Amino acid sequence: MADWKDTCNLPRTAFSMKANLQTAEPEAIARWEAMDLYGQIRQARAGAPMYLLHDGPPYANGEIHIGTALNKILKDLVVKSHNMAGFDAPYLPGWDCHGLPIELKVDRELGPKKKTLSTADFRRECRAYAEKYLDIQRRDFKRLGILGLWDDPYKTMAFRYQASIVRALGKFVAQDMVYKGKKPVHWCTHCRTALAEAEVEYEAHVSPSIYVEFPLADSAHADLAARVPAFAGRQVSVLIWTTTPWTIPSNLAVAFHPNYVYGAYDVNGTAVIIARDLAEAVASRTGHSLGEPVVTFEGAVMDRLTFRHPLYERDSLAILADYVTLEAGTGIVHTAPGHGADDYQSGVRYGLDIYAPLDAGGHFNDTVELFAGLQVWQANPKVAEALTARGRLWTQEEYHHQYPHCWRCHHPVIFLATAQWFIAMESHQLRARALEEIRGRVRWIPSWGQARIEGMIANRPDWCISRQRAWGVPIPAVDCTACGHALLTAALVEQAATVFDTYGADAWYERPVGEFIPQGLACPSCGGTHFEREHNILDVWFDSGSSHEAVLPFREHHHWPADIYLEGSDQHRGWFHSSLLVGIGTRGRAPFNQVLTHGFVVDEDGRKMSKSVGNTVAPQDVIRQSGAEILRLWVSMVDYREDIRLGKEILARTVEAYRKFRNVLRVLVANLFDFNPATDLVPVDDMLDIDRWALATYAAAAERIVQAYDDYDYPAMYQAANTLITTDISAFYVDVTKDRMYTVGAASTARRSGQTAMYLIVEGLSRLLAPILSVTMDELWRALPGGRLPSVHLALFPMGDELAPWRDADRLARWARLRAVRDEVNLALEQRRQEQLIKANLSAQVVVRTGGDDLALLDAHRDFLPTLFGVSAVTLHAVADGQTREIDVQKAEGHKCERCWRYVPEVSTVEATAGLCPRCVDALPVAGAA
RNA sequence: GGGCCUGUAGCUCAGCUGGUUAGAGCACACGCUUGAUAAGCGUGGGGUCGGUAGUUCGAAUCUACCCAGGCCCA
Repeated sequence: MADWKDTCNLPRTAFSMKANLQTAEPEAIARWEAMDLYGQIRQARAGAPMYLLHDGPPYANGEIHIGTALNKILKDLVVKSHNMAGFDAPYLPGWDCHGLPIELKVDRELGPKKKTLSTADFRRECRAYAEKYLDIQRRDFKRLGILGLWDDPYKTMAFRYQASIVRALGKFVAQDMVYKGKKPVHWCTHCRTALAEAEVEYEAHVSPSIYVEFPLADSAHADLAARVPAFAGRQVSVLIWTTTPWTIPSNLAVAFHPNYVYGAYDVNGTAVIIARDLAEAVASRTGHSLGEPVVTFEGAVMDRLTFRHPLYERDSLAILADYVTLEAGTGIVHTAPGHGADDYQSGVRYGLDIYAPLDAGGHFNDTVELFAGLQVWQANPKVAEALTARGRLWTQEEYHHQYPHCWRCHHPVIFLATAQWFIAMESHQLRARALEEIRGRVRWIPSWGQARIEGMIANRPDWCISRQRAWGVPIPAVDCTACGHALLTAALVEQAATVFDTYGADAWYERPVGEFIPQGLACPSCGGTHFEREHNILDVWFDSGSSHEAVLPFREHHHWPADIYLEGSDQHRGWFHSSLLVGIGTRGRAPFNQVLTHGFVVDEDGRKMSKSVGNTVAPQDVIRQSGAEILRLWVSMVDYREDIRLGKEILARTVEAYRKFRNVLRVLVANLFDFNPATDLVPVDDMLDIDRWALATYAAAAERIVQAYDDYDYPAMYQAANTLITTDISAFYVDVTKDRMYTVGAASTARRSGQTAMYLIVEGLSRLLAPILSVTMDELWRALPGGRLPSVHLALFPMGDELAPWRDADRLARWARLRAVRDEVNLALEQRRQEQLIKANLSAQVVVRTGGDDLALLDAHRDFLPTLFGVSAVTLHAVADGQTREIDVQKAEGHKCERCWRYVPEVSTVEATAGLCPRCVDALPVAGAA
């Protein structure tokens, strides 16, 4: 028997079923690079409306992790989809290069050799380190399929960028928004240096803890009696507890919690104030019996009363603070603004001196009575002695706790207020204007981003911009050698910026100080004209927060402000925050119109990923095992606004989804192997009904997809694509159409009609999915028949006029009814199959009894019904209108056509075509084929 | 402890301003197909909508509290 299979138009294509992404991806990326695809896109979109996503710079340290990958892929989706929507949407990647983490790594790598290096040499090592990791990260970002100007990214350590940072600072200086003040930092008295949080290690430590009594100032008695009459005529004092006795000489305040209840306890005729809930514990620890309180009151009533210092002839102010807890102590916190973070905040709020009378080695200076010259650790017992001598010490005991130690020398560290540079939040209404921009100008996506950053800006203290570090951009301030006065002027800043333009910021450490001093500079304090430079660098948040100043005005295809910033939600505190403040300072407005945030990647149980728990997923592993396309598809299907789960099963599901997409698209191209769109396209009016339905369905989905891209709603775009591809095209359209595609005459209008629909759909889908499956769609693009642009990424989305001819709501509605009948028939067929009456659908015939509109609809499609149901024959029977539809399934009658497998009443008996149905006889190639 | 946010089938997501038996795809089971074949089609099972208490004629949808989790602070 002849093998009729060879006479069928079976699908064939070079677009393989197996993706082989591990090799296909690097090949595609290499091809894009060779053809300068990114540059071609820029050229193609030149003159189009701009859409600028400004890249938040990742830190040039370590390998990329899954969170970085998520962020970059999302950016790529935004950028690619805007380019395909017709915008000129460039992508200029950037890197954050300065800062402590790199310094620490380089420090560790250098080991003892570091001591022999000058600051400038050390900075060169840091630069090389940053450059190395920038390369590693760039390689991985490119491997993810992200298109951008990889050859010329922005770097915060570039000379011109460094100069821009300083110029941005200059704008603040020129407006008098920068001042020098004091702030406590971790300080190692042994190494005589400030320590960053990352350089502090918590270790077990035993501190001497003391309970100290502060008497009420005589002048405050009347005031207190007015507030709490029960105190009238009494001796009053307050009891505090501290584990750092040496800070008592620096005490300037005692802090109450505004809402806690405090009690006054009679102790030898004095009313001693202690938090009520702690009185019992205090009594047992100090051995003083306290009994019932004389009176109780809320902490708020104590605000701004004055107490007396327990050792010195000065006041200690009663203040309110909500960091006061009832976990230990007395519920009243000894406050030394120069020696604690909380204390400092309170000090600023209450206008207290940031008092820290110590030298770098931790010795009290000469102004400190009783303890001058003593080192803080030696002072601890002396303070206790002095307090005891004055009858102010209730008791002392050892206290075991975790205490910060220097990571280097492992000595305990102290908090010490040192001179720092600040940007004043209230100067030129910086805070108010920032809040105005947040509320009025910027679009926050999702909308709660506004509340989040608003709260932070509203409550933040002045911005401390100086760091005592080496790897960063120096604050070009100088000190008068005569009187020590610190100067930071607009002229100084501009002078430094000019030097940095040419030599980079290293110049601050290498070139003569004279090059940085503008002509005619004189100390405003003493008139001196000799200066030495300071060695503070800028907070790295100022570096990255200046990116809009350093990048947007200078790069091609860029403009200020950016249309969008897109980062993780932690950046409300970070880059969004610093960029906004810098923007207000330099140009009086936010540097972005929209801010889009995404959540964090967590494991399959919703828990944070951490190396120690071992639940991390490395993007490099996913790429190796499945391909970057899988990661991209995953990003597109999840709701990135909240926590995003990732793990084994999710990846497996994503791989399945990828395969499904690929196979369906494959069958569409595979049916086009003999189709030439230039000559074979069938005009829409000549197309078959179902083919026109397919186009209408595609057009509706395409519109939803384009809209979803515009809304940054990638899950919606994925769902729309998924439903179209799996349900409409694969399970329905292709299934119902394939008999025609395979068995009808190759060049017949019927087949060309189907090919026309398939061609238009697969060509459109390759564009619609290109932002997500960038490599796969480009590969598909190249497998399509006909001439086209060299890459799908140069194309535009199917939009507007292109889709207009296919839109057809009436047809969609009519076919929805037909498909409902088909669903019912499938149910009946399945039942019969279970009963083993039939096997394949073609071995069945169907009888439908129905009436009314239903009958009219089916009757109008009478000839198409066998195809619709996939069976060999369908008989319609009219019943009274209103009666439920009945479907009866029977074994098909007649003979099975050996070519198309349908059962037909009669098959050919002519020798050359024996066993074929008339349709197949007609379809056979006229001569010589097969 | 505070600010912001999240919790719908095994997985990823729909479910509009509260209103018929909570949906889709994948996964799973069973069957069919072997002319999309390391594919395709069909049918089916599976959810106390995190929990509790309220508001309401009626709540996945509103309120309060609780639990679990995330980011940022302290």
